[in-house]
Amino acid sequence: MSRPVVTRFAPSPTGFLHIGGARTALFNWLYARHLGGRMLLRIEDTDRERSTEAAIGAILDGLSWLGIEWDGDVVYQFARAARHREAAESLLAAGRAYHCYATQGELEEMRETARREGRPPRYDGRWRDRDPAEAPAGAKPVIRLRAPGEGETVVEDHVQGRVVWQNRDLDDLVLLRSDGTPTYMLAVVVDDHDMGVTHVIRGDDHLTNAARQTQIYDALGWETPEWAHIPLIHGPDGAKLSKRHGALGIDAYRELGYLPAALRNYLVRLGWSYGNQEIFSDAEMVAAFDLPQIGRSPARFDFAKLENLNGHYLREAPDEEIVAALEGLLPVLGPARGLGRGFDPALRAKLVQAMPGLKERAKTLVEVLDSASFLYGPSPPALDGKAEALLDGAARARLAGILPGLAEVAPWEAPEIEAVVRSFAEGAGFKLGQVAQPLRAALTGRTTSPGLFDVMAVLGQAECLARIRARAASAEARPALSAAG
RNA sequence: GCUCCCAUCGUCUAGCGGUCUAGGACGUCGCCCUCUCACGGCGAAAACAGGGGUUCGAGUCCCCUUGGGAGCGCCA
Repeated sequence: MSRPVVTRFAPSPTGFLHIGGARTALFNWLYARHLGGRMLLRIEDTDRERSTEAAIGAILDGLSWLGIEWDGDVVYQFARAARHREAAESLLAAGRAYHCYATQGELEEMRETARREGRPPRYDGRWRDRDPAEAPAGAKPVIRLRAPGEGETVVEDHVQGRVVWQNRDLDDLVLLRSDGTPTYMLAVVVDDHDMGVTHVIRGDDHLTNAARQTQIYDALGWETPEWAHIPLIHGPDGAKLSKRHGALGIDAYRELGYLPAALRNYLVRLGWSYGNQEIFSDAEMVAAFDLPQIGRSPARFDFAKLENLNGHYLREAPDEEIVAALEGLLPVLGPARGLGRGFDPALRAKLVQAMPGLKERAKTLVEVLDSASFLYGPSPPALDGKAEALLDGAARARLAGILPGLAEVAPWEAPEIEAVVRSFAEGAGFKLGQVAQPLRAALTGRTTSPGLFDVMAVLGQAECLARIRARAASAEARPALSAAG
């Protein structure tokens, strides 16, 4: 390794950090880590109209949440405008660029003509060799690159291979606008060069830009970086994943209950593979990631697979961590569920205790929280349709029948509870399920839940007896309802 | 329209000329486990877009067609 690898992630703060950007950032981060290099972050905010502070915040927060950390200070492109101008001026002085006074109207006309003649729309170079003395009085010129008119421009890409453009198909792009501000094309080249970027890993949509940027590098006499243009991520329907097609910001994935580790794992396998391995710890990802295994074709985003991965990471996560993550989501998930901004200590303890059974059955944090509703909802819990149907007269009679036995259980631990329930079922000639399901319905309001005896242990003896009495057949058990708190 | 990129199960992908009667994962469907649901285990259905070449031999190389996608701004 002759020179240390430097990659960069360079989003423009005109919106949230979307899934494609997140993967690009992840790839840059992994590649830099893999080679012991650095990943820099540059905010491309030269579009003053559309750039916002909120978007910058969303991008930074999104990266942090995803666990992608950049090296050094964030570079703000707009702050480097003077340097960009200086580069354009040097090109002008060297004769590699020139002033162009063409008006918007003329440009429009050129594109029109080109299209009509079946040529790629491009600037015709009318000011390329024209005497500046002919410039219309008072007109502010732009500075255009004097691009090579013949020959070809080649991009050796680590993903796409060798891509060749005929120079006649590329026009003299604008480097500096008439108001003296740099264009994206110039700014990127100058910044990547100044920041010492060795590898540009970005979306496929920049492939053509790589050709044009190569011409700028050449004119400046600089060495081009290594390129790796990764295929875009499409929506489930195969169409481009854009804001209009329901693309979500990374914060939306957080609120949907996905874990950063799961998202990283899902994203790294979207467009990149390592034999048949599907699950990667961060260390494994860093160790295995490399450019040659990046695929060339675009991938569709598949929520089902993300959910599966999320379930995997949920099951692996320590119980306390999940509760903490749940708590972090309370501001957005709590209100609709009657929960505040935090869990009180008692509920918190119950959640931790119930978590082993809860997390095994959920794909997302939202599902974890919902399936735990019997711990924080009303008592007795409202019955859903299936639970209501299940609690017919016979079932309610069974509830009444087991009440005395349960009142005797001590200590109130899962094995002891299970022993009593089983012996009751056996003695009365019921199958365990005939007793367990009514109990489940009475205690949770649903027909599905974590293991019944674990649920009972977490709920506590008094609460269980109260809930069972509330649903049991015996009339004299009813008054006890009010005592159930 | 022009330039460029892409093409293996529904989806993500393995495959880098012969070991492919094409492998894994998600999803789907069965069966087992079982107090429910999950988890887990076992099994099934499911793909080399089409056509030409090259080669003793092509999913793998070349060309065309078709189908996707991206880019063509004094946006980034």
